[in-house]
Amino acid sequence: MAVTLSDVAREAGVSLATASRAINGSPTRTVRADLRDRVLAAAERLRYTPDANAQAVARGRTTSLGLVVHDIADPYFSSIARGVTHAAGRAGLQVILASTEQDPSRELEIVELLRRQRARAIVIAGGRHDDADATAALAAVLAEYRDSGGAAALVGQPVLGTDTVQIANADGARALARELHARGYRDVAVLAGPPTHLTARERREAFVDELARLGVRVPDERVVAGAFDHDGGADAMRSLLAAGPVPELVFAVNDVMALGALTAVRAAGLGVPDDLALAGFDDITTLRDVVPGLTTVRIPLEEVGVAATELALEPAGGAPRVVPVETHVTIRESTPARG
Amino acid sequence: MAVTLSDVAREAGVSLATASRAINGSPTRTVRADLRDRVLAAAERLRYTPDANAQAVARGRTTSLGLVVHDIADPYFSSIARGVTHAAGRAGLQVILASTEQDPSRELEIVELLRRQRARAIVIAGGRHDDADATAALAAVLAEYRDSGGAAALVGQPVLGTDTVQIANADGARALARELHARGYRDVAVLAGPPTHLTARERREAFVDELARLGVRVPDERVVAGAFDHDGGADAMRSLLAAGPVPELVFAVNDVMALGALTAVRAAGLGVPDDLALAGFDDITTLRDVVPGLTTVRIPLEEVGVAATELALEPAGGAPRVVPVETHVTIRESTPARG
DNA sequence: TTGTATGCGTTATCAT
DNA sequence: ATGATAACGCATACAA
Repeated sequence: MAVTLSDVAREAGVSLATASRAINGSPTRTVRADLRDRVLAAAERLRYTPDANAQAVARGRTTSLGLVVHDIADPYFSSIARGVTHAAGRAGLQVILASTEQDPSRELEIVELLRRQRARAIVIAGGRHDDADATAALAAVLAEYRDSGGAAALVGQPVLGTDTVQIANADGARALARELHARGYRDVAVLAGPPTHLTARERREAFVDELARLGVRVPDERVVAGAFDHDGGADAMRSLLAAGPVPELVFAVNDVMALGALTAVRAAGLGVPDDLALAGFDDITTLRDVVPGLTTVRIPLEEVGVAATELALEPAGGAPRVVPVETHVTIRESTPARG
Repeated sequence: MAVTLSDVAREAGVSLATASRAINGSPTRTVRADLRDRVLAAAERLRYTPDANAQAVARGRTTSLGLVVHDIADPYFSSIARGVTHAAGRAGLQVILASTEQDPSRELEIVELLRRQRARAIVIAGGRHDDADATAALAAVLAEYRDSGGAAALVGQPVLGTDTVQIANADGARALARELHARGYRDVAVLAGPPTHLTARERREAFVDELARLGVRVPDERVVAGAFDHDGGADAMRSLLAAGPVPELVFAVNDVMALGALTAVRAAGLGVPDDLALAGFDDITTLRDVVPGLTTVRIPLEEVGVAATELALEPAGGAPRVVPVETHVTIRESTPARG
């Protein structure tokens, strides 16, 4: 069924070695022009395609890179994935896409899986949790992966002894808090995401802390935990509305949660920004043009994907490297200045 | 560096063959319990991981499935990708994600690439163009791929002699036209996408045709071509606004284009739905909660991804199979009934 | 420069 | 049930 290099060699009347050199151009050896042409012609005639798996076995390295996300349909991850596929393509690598489907514990199996595939590098896009056991376990698996010749890069917090692209979550949240305070908001609530989620926590803490510094206190009961996704935002907003008066401003720690919050707001018969203001984080592209625009903190997600890929692919030095990524507050209609 | 099965066999004091059978459980042979335990223990001790590439070579088949999209950051594709990764995972397959980065001609190279990888199956999510040469070329490559043992499934139009998940674009567009007509719209424009894009064309033709059947004619100059993406929608809307009076209703042939159109509308100092109504197609999840909600035609994109994957994985019979997928009109605030 | 032979890590065939 | 040993498809050290 499948035509092999031997077939090509026979068809061209050369040895297997020559056929191999002619087609893949050995780094050291060179092949006489006429023979090379004959081999190439034979390959074309037989519609030969090299077997990447066999090449991987013979060469001792593959051309694939693993990408692990929590949910590829989440705009945050799909934007990062865009950057990763782009950078990987430039490096001549295939991307193996693996999704935890929102279950962080699956990261372990996935890394093992990618190790079986002998992926050259792994980019882990999902944020860490404050869970010493899970972190240690993943760090251990990644260390093994590195020992076996792989390279890994993380998007998020440098807690795994691995090269990391670190997003300026705290800076962004602080800047956002200042901007919103300047626009007159004083009665503020936060949809905080999971208490252990490091990214969620960074954003929440920095936001609340900066407001405090400005003299605005966010009561504990106004900080509502929940999942880091759409439904988490909706649930949190619902319980917030059920628990007390409508706040002037609600900060959701990511845009997708803000979107879920919007659903809950509308279901309660309220509107943004008329009844309350709303802000998110990430600046996912799909939301940039909606009416009213969502105030948020922009992260250059595609660049983050590129940076993480390049980081994983660059020869690693000694200590884990950290590549910082700036964020940028983007004020839109969802948070008008308060008269 | 890497620990191999031979290492495990030696460590366990058994032959290579026994180690292989113990670890991967040969379909026919069985291994005595105590030996199996010894092998497994040795493997665990040495932190052995099977080399998937070597297995692929020896077994003659891989555990990977190729997914080709135009842009993974596009919600349409990322939702399909979600379904594909899910279904592939259930089947024990890795997903190799490949993006044309909006260049349909790259599909050819990508299929070749996936063929090199000996991917078990390929799911092509991007829509076809009315381009006989390109279609024939891709069909030829896919035929070769099939001949070499691969299976392929398409999302879109069954024009490649390949199993296809066919979305009811025409039905959806017709139903949308009826609904909007019933709500009083008579002065209608269409952001049509690329003239050769089959999906775009199906939606446009069915929409315009159904309106005609209802006695509403959409003038040719009110049908504006453009790219099938965000910027295409924005450009088309801009030229539409520049060319003549503001229409009552604009139908963009997909949601992302509608989003681009929204940008242009706002830039022109107008608003939806106050100054004009707007409808899209796809019902991408991110847009479901925005204010005002976008009227659209829902496609169960994740299910489409699952269906395409299962289709590719099911043993193919004779004639190319076609799996139909229904669409569902979803009216939201962007197209209020006209007083 | 070309060919021969060996090795890559695994599975599968064949004796035992 | 177990163990040599030959594939699998390709790359490469070595010899010619």
